Amino acid sequence: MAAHDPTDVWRRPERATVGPKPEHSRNGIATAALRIADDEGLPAVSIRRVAASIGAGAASLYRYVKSHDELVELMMDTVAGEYHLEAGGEHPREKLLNLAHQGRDIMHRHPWLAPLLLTRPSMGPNSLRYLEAAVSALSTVDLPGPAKLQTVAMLSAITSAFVQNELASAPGSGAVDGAAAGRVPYLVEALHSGDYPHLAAAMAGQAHSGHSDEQFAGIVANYLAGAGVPG
Amino acid sequence: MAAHDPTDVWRRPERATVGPKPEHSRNGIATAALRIADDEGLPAVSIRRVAASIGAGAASLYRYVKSHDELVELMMDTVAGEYHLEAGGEHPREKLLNLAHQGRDIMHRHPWLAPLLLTRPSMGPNSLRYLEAAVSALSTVDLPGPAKLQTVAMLSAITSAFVQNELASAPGSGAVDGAAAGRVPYLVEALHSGDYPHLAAAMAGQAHSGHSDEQFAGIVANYLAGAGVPG
DNA sequence: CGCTAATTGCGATCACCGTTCGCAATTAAG
DNA sequence: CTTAATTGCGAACGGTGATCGCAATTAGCG
Repeated sequence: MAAHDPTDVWRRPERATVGPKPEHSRNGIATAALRIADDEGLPAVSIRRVAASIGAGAASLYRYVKSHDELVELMMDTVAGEYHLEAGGEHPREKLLNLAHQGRDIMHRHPWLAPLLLTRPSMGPNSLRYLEAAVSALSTVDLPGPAKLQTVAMLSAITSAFVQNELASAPGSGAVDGAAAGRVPYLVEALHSGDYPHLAAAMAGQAHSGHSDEQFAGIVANYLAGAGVPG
Repeated sequence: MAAHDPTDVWRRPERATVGPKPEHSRNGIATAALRIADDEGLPAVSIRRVAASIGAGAASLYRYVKSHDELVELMMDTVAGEYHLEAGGEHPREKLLNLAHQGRDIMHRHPWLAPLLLTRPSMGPNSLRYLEAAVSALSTVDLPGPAKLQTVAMLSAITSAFVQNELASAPGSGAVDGAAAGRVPYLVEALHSGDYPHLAAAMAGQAHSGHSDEQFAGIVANYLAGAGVPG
């Protein structure tokens, strides 16, 4: 197991110097897994499923990826490459807001992403590039280093959480929504019971009128302002 | 399948009117599952494991719970019962801040909770009671109903995300930390590569000096203020 | 009292999962 | 041309959620 020594995906060379040419690539596998996740949800991304989708045996995938978790890590970093990091505004707050909007778009394109981002931070090169850009946007701000990191982390967290809320109340393509789908009948019964008057009243107002763009911008801007990021 | 008709856990009567007395209870099962999750992490909470821990056969659990997801739902609502909803301050912001602090404590007691809260909202009676209390804290605030709900949702989301960050950088009892454990070597190498100067600089500052209590209070208070909650 | 009908506990089983092992086939280097 | 490393992968292992069918138990009713 010579070339596979590093426990780290990103330190491991993709191609060995000896032996037959690999018939697949890390990138191809990640792309295939990504398509499956986008179409059928993250649970559908099993080793066997991905392997079959690229015409490989199940065990063969382990030549490219050490574990299923590593596959997910690859997927996350691949998607992190969708950021356009050069773009941005003048003031720090504008730049971060821009990044947040991009993040929101990415999470909408890949509905499986938001939960993962909150659970396990990605550490691949693309993710690091994003992090660098975000921290770099704070270079003119007088804040201790760790505070900057915390700010960026909370920014991502807020974005993920907001998108999660959006996806939960969205019609959903039938793949990801299922969570609280069947529990609705109990909800209406509970609300009619009179035990939760304020809740019922709050829900009486019609569903949010679709201007969630401004809501998002407002929340993020507000957080950044409070965190001491000028804009 | 007469009494099991309702697809909803909370609408289903626990005890049937006919037949032998159940040897266990929904509550007992939830408690057992809870202990396992607290001790060994959520992945250890399998149907068989929980069944064995209460001296029951695996298939027997399905007499009390329709699926594994439902078990988790039970766990979440059980833990939601740990809130002290009567306590609270004068102003709306104080009340919500109080709830947020309680939520943070609960998530620290049950490290598996934070990720779940962000992924799937709980809908059990205890969770609804919490929601009612939170929305009720906003009764004097002039805000449309949906906006109040959104505020409360974001409050929970921010709390979960913050706790998640805390737990990630905590020593961890060995059960939940493992996420980005082995990926550290690549991180240091990447930082030394010079490709991420701002990131490296930001990480040079010593780790956050433990005053995360004020950090949390500050972030939440700031968000609430921005959301239009007087305090 | 005894019968009926519903419900419980659960062993066996299915399909699927991540992962490991061993081996034939392939290839670059010496 | 030999050698050593690497690839692809069928088969298997242990564990998962879930279903089925059956014996045992029990409340209500005639």
